[in-house]
Amino acid sequence: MSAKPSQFNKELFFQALGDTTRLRLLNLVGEQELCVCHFVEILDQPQPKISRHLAYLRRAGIVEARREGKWMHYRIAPPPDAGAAKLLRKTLKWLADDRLMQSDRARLSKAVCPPSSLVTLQAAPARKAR
Amino acid sequence: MSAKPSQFNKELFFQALGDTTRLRLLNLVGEQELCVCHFVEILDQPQPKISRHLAYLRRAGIVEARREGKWMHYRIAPPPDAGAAKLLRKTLKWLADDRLMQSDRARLSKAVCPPSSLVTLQAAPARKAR
DNA sequence: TTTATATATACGCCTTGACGAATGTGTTAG
DNA sequence: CTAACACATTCGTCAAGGCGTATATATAAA
Repeated sequence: MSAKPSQFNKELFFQALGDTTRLRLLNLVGEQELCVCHFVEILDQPQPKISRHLAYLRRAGIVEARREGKWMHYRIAPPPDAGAAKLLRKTLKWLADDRLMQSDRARLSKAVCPPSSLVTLQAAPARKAR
Repeated sequence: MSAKPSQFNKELFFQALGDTTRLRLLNLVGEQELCVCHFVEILDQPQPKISRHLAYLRRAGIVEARREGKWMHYRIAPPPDAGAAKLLRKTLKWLADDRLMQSDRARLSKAVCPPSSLVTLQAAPARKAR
């Protein structure tokens, strides 16, 4: 009734997945909301590069962002198209096979970054409400 | 034991899917082996363009080709990586939602092209054996 | 061997996008 | 207000890739 199947831009969707840096970002953000400083720390790459790729994913409608004070929190944006949503989930699972993605995740669990600690974030939705 | 999960190039895989023309080609070839003349007729686009995109898919390991006389037959090449294979199948199913892909398929069923008739191809594996 | 057919590749042009470096913007602290 | 911090954007450069056009290659037919 309301799936809007046809007008979803598949080309853009796959292009967004066609870059290793972006796949690494998605692998990390697949589990929880994260802020840019985490990506920078874990991928160990320059902040402008990270921000640019996050912006790309955002334009493609794959992630969305939320500001909290000085920090930008990114999370997966479930695509409006059911097939795309399914494929994205499958892709995230697929990434788990990859060594690089595994080590990124491992480093995420040990990450220490300014804002709310990840442990807290996982326990509660981090309702700081400014 | 023998899955070789990690060294599959996911970047290249998704890049290959990140183009509408290539998605249309995959949509058509997803069901049966087809020769270039079919793609040209159904997509109604210049032959060099079709050949270039088929070459791209070939380099990416997503299709493979077989020569039969003057004609080149293309078919899906099941990726060695299990996750990729699964994702490719899901993608092909996803394409079925799309209006354009549906009309391409419809035209395929009526296609008339020099080599073995499609009806024959669908009924039997087309064992012409040169 | 010549000719026609089916397909592939090369060329030049243009757009997209990836990168590092520098700079801009928004927010909080002092 | 000013400074510091977190992040976004811009700029110049470069490579990848898409396109149409022209041409090369392979096979079959004459």
